[in-house]
Amino acid sequence: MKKRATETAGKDEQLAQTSLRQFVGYEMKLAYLLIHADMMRILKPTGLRIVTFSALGIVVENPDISQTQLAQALQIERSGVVVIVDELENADLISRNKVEGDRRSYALRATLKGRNLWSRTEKLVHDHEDGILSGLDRSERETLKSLLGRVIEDNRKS
Amino acid sequence: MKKRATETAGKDEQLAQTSLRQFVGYEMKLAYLLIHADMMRILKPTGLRIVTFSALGIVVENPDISQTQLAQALQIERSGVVVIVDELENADLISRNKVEGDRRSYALRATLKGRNLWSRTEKLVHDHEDGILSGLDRSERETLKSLLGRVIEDNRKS
DNA sequence: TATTGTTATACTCTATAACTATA
DNA sequence: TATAGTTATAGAGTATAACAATA
Repeated sequence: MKKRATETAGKDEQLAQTSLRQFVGYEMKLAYLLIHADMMRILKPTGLRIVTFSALGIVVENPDISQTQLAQALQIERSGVVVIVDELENADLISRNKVEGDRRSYALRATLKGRNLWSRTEKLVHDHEDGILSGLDRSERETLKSLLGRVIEDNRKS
Repeated sequence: MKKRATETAGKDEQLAQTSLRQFVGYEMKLAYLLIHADMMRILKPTGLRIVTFSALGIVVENPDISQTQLAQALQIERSGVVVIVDELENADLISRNKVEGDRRSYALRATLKGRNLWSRTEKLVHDHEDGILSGLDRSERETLKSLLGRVIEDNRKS
């Protein structure tokens, strides 16, 4: 009978995971989970969640965007955008504005408070990324970003 | 009054997303979501979910692993492992075996069927990754994998 | 007392479908 | 008819807490 992993490796040691670590997708998931957890930690004092942070950025960058467009940008359903916009509007970070010529839709705009919070949070997130990527030099960070960008473009709408 | 993004960009165009695309974390998420969706598509005919695929690989690689150890490897709670192991056991891919000396725990082992399915699925996933990474040459793929690995190691248990 | 596996429960996130008011 | 926003509901996926058996 083979020894089980516990006995061989001891209690605190890592298990072999070559079977999964051979895949880029698995490493992508691990890296993403690390970033995700640290982002939640960083965003906590701002009152934003990751998805409301993202939505706020898109609204700041695209004034008078509609909720349907915001849904496309966030890659979620329109119904999900409602609570996100509610949350940002209740915090006085964005506003739903009437559109002349189409009374069905809203034009979303960031408030001054929203733009200010975005600017401050943008810096926080840069600090978070500096921490996560502290083991890579500037050129390596750019390479990582560029490779990820190409993977995204290559697989977009294909 | 500024023109809204719709009017400026037209209906089918992408919105500006520089605010988010500046962050490596956002690109990591986009890339991860692409891979995740394609993985689900690839795994569908095998009957495995991503998490049961991962669990199967770990059990194949670590015979006689316990459920608690599997939970650590998968980075989920022990309670969540129960249904995963149930699923794999019901499909006759792994078995719960008695451990001499500790009647509380199980020694998990992949069945022959489980090892065979793992081998076949491993190939499917390699094909999936070849597709996702088709825009990168061999050296670029290795660079991406290496950079992701370093990010993971740098941030592990810190 | 501590640990393994288990169950029950709750919470988060998101999708689906049906509705309303407009177009 | 089609579209924008909304609501209600359901489904994954996972965490938390309590429990029985065993150490």
